[in-house]
Amino acid sequence: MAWDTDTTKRKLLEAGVRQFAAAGFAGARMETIGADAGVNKERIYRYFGDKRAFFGAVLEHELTALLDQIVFKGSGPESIAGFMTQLLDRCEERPELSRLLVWESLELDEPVALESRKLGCESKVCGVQSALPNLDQTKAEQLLFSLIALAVGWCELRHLASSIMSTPMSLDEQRATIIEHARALASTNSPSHC
Amino acid sequence: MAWDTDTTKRKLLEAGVRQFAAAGFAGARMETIGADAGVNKERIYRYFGDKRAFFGAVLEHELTALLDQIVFKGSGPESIAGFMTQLLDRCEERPELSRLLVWESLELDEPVALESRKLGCESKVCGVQSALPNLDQTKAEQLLFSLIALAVGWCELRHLASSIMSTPMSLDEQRATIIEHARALASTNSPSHC
DNA sequence: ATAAATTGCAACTGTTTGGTTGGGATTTGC
DNA sequence: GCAAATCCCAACCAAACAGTTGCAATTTAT
Repeated sequence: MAWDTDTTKRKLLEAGVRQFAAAGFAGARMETIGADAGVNKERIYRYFGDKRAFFGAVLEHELTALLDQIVFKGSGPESIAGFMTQLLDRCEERPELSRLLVWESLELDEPVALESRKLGCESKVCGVQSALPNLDQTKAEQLLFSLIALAVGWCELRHLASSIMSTPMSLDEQRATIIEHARALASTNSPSHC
Repeated sequence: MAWDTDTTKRKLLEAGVRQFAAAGFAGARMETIGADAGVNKERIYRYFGDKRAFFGAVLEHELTALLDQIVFKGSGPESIAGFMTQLLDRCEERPELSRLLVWESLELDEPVALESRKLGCESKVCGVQSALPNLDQTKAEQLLFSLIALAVGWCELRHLASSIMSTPMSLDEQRATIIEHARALASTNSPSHC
């Protein structure tokens, strides 16, 4: 059977996403990543360098595309609510994403692929501004950050949630709440706000 | 010189806070914790059990007191803003706290000291309710969680912040923004909301 | 006073880990 | 069609790691 090095690399990156998301950089095991990918771990070193470089490759591969599929539709606070809805969709279909985002800030000294991500974020900031035109760029950036922090927090601070909630929430209740809070953040600075 | 086992234990717990906050459970080294405390690591095993048990002891020691010093004053959205101000104060004077909170959710299967923390959180939920009396308990819990998620997110998602912000923010600007957003979350459900 | 128990440490152990190597299978360049 | 390069893996290595032990110093109980 022919070699398929691209598939091998892709399988390793996918296994890396799973393992690093689950255990973080320090907790993940190169052996396990190889096994998860169905490939010998030596391949990782040949293709990506050492553990740290591979971690960076995995993060870059995932995080640069985090916001790309999200578009702002309509205008006003409802547009922000729509953004949050899409963001939560992405967190549900790919739960590794938000975990990787947290691991990155906790375990790395420097952000990964800063410049390309800045570009992607910049376009989302514009989206926020076109939804709420009376926000200046700084305010729009701050709002975008709070929105993502809210989504990531609700997804990843699970033990804090169990300490606070007297009753476990269903996924749908969670979504509704987060979207409602996103609307609240947007409303304060919207033109229709009294 | 006389033995001072209580001081030894306290030094170990303090070193544990520093090291676990910095590196997480998987990343922290028992040797390093001992050295940080100025004590042989064997003391950890004698006093606290194995690494996991020590991690639990450290988390319990820190996290149970997280919200205890915070009190709700006044009423309405301003009371919520005051809560956030105190929360940010605590995050600044003890930056390890919010990191430990995140590590806990990422690295532990079960929350630490769940029952005692539930008690502390319950009283904060009451605080939220007395500030915003038209919230039922569930809504108050959700608001409290979003507030903490916001604070923790702004403190710990630092690489996300550098991707979004075109210009680095000063600590004071950050505080003002977060408190403003807290007010926004509170205002939507306040009686004075139009 | 002195035996029992506790504190603290340096040195040690068995295992796990990141990373490498040697060699056989497969493809590519000429 | 064959030599060089590439792909892949099992086995290997040295360093790092969690956890232990033996022993001397100190305290406590009687």
